[in-house]
Amino acid sequence: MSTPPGGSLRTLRRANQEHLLSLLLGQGPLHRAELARLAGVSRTTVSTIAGELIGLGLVAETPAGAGSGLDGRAREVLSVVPGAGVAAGLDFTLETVYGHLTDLAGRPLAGAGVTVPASAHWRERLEAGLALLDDLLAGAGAGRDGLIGVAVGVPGPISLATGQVGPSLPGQAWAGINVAREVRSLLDVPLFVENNTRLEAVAEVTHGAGRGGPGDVFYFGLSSGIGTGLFFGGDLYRGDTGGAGELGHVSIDIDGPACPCGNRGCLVQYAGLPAVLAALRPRFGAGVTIGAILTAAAEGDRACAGVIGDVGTLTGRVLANVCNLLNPGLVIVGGELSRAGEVLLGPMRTALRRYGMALTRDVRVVAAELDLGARAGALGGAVLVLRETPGLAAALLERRS
Amino acid sequence: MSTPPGGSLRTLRRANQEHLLSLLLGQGPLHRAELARLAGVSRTTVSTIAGELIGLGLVAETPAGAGSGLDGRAREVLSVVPGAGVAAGLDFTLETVYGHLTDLAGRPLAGAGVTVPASAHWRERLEAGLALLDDLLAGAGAGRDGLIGVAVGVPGPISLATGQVGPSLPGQAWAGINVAREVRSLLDVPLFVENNTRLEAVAEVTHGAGRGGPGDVFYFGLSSGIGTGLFFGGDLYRGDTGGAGELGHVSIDIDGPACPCGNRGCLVQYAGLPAVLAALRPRFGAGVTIGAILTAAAEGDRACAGVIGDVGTLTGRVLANVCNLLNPGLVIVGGELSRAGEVLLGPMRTALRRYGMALTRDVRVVAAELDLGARAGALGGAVLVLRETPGLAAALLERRS
DNA sequence: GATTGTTTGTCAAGACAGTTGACGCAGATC
DNA sequence: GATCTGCGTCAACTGTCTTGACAAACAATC
Repeated sequence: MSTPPGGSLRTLRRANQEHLLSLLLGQGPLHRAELARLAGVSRTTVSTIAGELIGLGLVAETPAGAGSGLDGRAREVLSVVPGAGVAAGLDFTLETVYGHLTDLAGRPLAGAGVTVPASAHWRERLEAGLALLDDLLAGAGAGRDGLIGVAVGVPGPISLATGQVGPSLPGQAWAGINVAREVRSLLDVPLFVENNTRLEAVAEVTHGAGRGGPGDVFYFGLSSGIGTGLFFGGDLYRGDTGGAGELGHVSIDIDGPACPCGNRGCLVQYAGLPAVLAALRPRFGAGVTIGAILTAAAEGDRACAGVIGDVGTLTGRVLANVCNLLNPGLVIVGGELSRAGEVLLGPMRTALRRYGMALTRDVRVVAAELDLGARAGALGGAVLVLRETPGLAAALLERRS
Repeated sequence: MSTPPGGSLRTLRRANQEHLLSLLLGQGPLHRAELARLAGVSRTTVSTIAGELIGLGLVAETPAGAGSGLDGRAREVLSVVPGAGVAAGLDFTLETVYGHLTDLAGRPLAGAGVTVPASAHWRERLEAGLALLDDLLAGAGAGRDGLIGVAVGVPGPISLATGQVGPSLPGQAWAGINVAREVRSLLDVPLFVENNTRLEAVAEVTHGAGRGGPGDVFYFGLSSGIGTGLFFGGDLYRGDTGGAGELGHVSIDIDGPACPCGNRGCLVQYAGLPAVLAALRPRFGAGVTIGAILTAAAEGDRACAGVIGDVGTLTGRVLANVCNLLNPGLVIVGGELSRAGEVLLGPMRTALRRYGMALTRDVRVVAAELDLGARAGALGGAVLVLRETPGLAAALLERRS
């Protein structure tokens, strides 16, 4: 309804500036003639505007890529100046803060993580995160003024209405805090706040198993909690109040054990990491870790494979319902448990085929690909900034007014 | 990413034409000065373009609305010519074809239905529908050349990949048919094909319980089958291959009775109309109808209220899972069963509050409002044409070249 | 090595679209 | 009746893009 206006002549020039800049952002380096063809504009106009963009310091010209075997005069390649803007993601997990930077094209620039004791106050965690961000920026030769935006990931759902973080069972450090307001008081750049799982999902969709794939994607994050990321038509979906994607507390057994959430027989009580650990503690002892279990499963340990397979069957049944309802083009299984690979995915696919409807049975189910440790979330944050900053090209032009 | 281009000067004129026309379409009659303010363009430009649009026969000028108590010269009101375009919906249900027309602003113009025996061949149904469409057009003083598009509703899911209608248990008349191709061979206008439930959902969202409401809406259609309509950010969502919204075959009891779909204990086996009828047949006899049951329930019959209440509890539990996952801002309960009102909705809300998570517990759950008999689907079709015809203003300009 | 063909990037002239400022007009207010 | 306010239109001006022409740069061919 609120369609982009045609507007005045000054608007037209600005629109063309934005259009050419966003083509350079999206399609990478291009020469003037190609740019003219893509934009549906004459080469002369491109020349004029390219001159303006170069003058603003947003675009740079690489003298020539000669000897490329093509007829004609060598093309002079235009590209967005990498330092013209940096996007950042900060992902706060239980004990660690990860940070990641990308350039304007979404290429990773730098990433790192620092440990903060789980007992630390949220304010301390926040300061550690911002210190990390400044370190990364310094390392990349940029400052806060080069930041085009920051996305922050925290555990737990975030209410779009109040901005507060809702309760999340492990890691209550952020519960009730208005993260957006707190960060804004310390850092004056465009800001996004999401839960960890959604940021991981964004990273997987753009840089991992979902890159180049369909726009309707279901990301299934299996870790301590069970969260998901929903993409419809290529866009991250948050729900009316920001609560979309909670699948851990779907009840799969109405007579099951009581869950702290108030429901009974929740999926997470059977398929969350604590449940997996508890099931294998009799065999491996109290100190068993998820890493050890995954290793054992990979080496053929029957008990481990059995427990993980059961999780696959259970989650696969839920996945069948999700696919019936949403009919995604791709399912990406992420989270720590996804490193079990086929031991988990095999039974999950079997259950999906068994319980899903015909039209949705062909959906591809793949494991997450990114192996940045848990840094994926931070990378996803930076990517989210690039994807969701309204009119990135416009914002860049605005700064250099 | 594929943002609208700035483009050339000719493009700019066209963009401004489209912009002004879509403002008139969306905001109703406006005078030139107001239009100029809304579009961010000078009054002179509006005058010029308005002249062109009037010349094309798309816009008409109402001499004056004088004596309105306002200072200054009387404004001359511009509005889209009603006859400049008509949108149509045809909804094919088991025994009836409904048709509806709206003008370009979405205002209903005319609607009607004709009965076609359930045993009739799909081609016969199609011809009856097109005859109905021509009748409606003639009654509205238009012809097929005034049609800007038609949306056709059929029972069963439609594959975006093949265009074929999938199997739907009641009413196999369309199974395997490529409805889009068949209609196109008889009628040369832009065409949409959807399942009945989605069209009803569109009507409810724009003209019924959802008008003016949030953009994330879950429409829960309870009839013979159980279908849904999903709206994310105001847009109808179809899924990767068109199969989104199938909720009837969610399994709610893994050990339940076998369902023709291949699964066990499907929701529709407990909450579909046939199940409701079967449950009450011992009390009311073999010839019992859904109308009789609804009447009895409204008059306080315990057995009817009990059975319908059970359906509410069951569907409410499923709804809780859906709301956890999708966090809609509004749930509209439609379908024949929704006419039971609070007898159904009360238990449904109770189950939702009981089994849903905190963030999604506040969602409003309301009954569908439109009481056009089953004509809602046809109206929804016409509305769908208006909403989804890409660049309606552009298309209108294109025709009058 | 010179010639030909092709594509690029730029320049000058022209066409086109929108704005500015001024004017006449139509109603309300004093 | 005089004045004020806002609407719609005309003429002159400004800004933006395009067209057609040209030099530059590279590959292929004679």
